[in-house]
Amino acid sequence: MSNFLGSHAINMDAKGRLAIPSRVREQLAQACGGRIVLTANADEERCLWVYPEPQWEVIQPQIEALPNMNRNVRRLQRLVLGYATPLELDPAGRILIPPTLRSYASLDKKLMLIGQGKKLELWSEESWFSWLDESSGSDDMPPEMEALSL
Amino acid sequence: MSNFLGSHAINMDAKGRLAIPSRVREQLAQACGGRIVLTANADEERCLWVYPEPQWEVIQPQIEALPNMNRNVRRLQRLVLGYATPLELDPAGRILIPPTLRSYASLDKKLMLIGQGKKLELWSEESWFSWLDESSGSDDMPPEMEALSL
DNA sequence: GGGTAAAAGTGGTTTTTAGTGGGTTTAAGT
DNA sequence: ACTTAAACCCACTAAAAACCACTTTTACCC
Repeated sequence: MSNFLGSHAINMDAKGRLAIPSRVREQLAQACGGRIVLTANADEERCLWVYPEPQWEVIQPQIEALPNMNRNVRRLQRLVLGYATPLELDPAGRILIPPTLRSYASLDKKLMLIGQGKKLELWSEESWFSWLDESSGSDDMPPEMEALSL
Repeated sequence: MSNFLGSHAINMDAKGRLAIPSRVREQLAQACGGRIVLTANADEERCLWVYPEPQWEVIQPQIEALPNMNRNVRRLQRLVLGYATPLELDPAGRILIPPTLRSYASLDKKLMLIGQGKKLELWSEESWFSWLDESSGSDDMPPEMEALSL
């Protein structure tokens, strides 16, 4: 089972191609032979999610099966299913980001790739840093988090 | 179980390499064979955490398992998992700090390494001293702390 | 207390590998 | 059939990893 960690600053070239860092490339090769699914993030942050294909096949049915009379559920479904795109790494270890996803997450040249355990997140550098600055807001947290001792 | 104590002033060279003090190096060698995980601190102080790998394997699942519909949980996950990087000491007992972590904690030449029991903290000297000056904030604390007799 | 030896810290050089940028062909859509 | 974009291929550049040599400090012994 894949375990993505760590952050990488990476550049998208003029064609919308993105070189996956070699460390991550190795993990992807072994988790899914380079076959991934790229989709939109469901919460308000406007980044992309990168799932190894086998992991995507676990979460897709879960999202489809949700009772969707609720607005938030419909939003989740429309975003996560509606933007999902299967991709493969090219021989040079790069992926081509589809234009709709590029604009959904406002991706320009400078990007950040963030490991989140079973998936990766892809941010524009600008939104990543502005999120870092502003997100230390309220202090309500679930009891599981209050109890942590790190 | 490792027990890091004490503080060291250390220098990072132009390549971002950091010589671990020999005292600490010995502790790391026996705790984890020199295999560590370096990551971002979760609260607003912008220092780095240094975990011996076995200790990291205890806390990573705890963080991943948190219910993440809450903003603060997502922040914790994105920072602590998202910046986590496994590293090994080179033959000269140095580690290379990845650029994203260097900039997260504003590390320049002069650094402070602070023992915190099961982990170490790595600060830029400047932020360490400014934190020392300004950090005596409010007086709300959890009951466990109120009950202490030191 | 001074000298010596060993270890620790520092810096630079070389080699390899990863990242970048085009250019060309093929396919797809208009 | 023409235009545009995506896939493929190859060459070049830059950065990271490994290697090695030197300086400084510390500890130990004379």
